[in-house]
Amino acid sequence: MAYTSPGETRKKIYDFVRDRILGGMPPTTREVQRAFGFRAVQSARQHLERLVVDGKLAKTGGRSRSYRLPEFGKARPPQLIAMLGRVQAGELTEAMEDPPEYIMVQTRFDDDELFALAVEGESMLHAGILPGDIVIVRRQPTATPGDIVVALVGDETTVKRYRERDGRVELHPENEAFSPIIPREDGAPFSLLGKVIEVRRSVE
Amino acid sequence: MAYTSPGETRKKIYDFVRDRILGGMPPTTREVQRAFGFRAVQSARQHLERLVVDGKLAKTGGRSRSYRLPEFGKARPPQLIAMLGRVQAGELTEAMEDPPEYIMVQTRFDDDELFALAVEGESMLHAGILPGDIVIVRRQPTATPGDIVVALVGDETTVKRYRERDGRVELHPENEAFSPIIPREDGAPFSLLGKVIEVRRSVE
DNA sequence: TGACATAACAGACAAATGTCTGTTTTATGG
DNA sequence: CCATAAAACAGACATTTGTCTGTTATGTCA
Repeated sequence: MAYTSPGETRKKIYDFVRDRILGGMPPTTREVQRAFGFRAVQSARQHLERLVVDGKLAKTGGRSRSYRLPEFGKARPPQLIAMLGRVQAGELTEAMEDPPEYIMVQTRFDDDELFALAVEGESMLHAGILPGDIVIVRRQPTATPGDIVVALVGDETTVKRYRERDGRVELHPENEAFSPIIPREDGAPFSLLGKVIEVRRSVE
Repeated sequence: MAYTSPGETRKKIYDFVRDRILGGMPPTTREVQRAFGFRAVQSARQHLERLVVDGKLAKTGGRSRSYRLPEFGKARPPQLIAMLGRVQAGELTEAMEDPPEYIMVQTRFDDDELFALAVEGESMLHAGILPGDIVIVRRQPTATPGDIVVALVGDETTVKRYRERDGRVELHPENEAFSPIIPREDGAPFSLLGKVIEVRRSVE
């Protein structure tokens, strides 16, 4: 292979490895060798080890495909959680059956504590939650006043601000056009599904 | 190892492999074997191959660590893009130098077209963009009226709604308390950095 | 209880893979 | 031009890893 100026090939190797890692499949030493047309394994290995020394890459062990991105070591691993969009809530069973749709998140919670939901109404407009937004929800049976929660009222899921008044639960919208929901006053079956921990919006 | 009821161990193996894949390091057959205390490699392999047949996992090739999540084949691969939070914009150079902070996204754009920014003001309140929100931005020198854009006005980055009036660019806030910015009227250097394609908010 | 499908085990082999020692070639800066 | 560091090459070895063939044990269900 032609001799390149110092650091030039290494940058390309870094990009190659980085893309492969993000794609979910870190390359082996020899895959790097072949990808760059090296005639010796050591040529690839030299670059890779140098990248580790320079802190651009990390290596977890002496095993195959063990190069990682150093930021990933510190960061939380990505999680796939189920989107319960058109699923009429009430069951919320998402096992390993036919996967409807998944969304990738990074939280400090266990991934089976979480689910995602597409917001439908405009009742939380002033809280910066618009129709079509995706909310990431942590399942929990209780909430702290001020939390934004997802609740099942009747047979409909709703996103509201959780409040308490005289020891009773109240679900407040953040939009003057809507009225607070005071569970058990109208007898509709009510249950708290969880707390919103993240909001996402695509605006392409 | 104790004999478990059909499918029971397989579900656990699926979860194990799934988490490992999401963590960026799919397991080898023998790693699965050890993780579950199998005394034979074949025990692990049998489960893994079965998961592939069932469509729960995919395998890319006969090479090491080649189990993947089938959804990932169809889905866009995750991308790491740089957070330009406290970096006083103007340069926007993010090479492979010391990585500040990264955020994981999945878009249809190339990852070097993208960057992320922490929103600071309240000027886009009514567009559902609050202070502290993270906006994912695609670099582009022009915009279509109606787009939410990130622009460099003076030496400050700002998020606004892009408008045109009499052939001139206007940057509109979505909050009565703020006034539109009409570039070149006050002579402040102006440049369009890109278009907001996603908004994220953590509310833990 | 007995038949049957599944789970688990045993042992092995070829290829892939990480790693090593040493040599040759080339870019770079004074 | 020369000294030096870096890039690339050569060949090899011990493990790891995917894969295979065949056997034994256990859960499931009629």
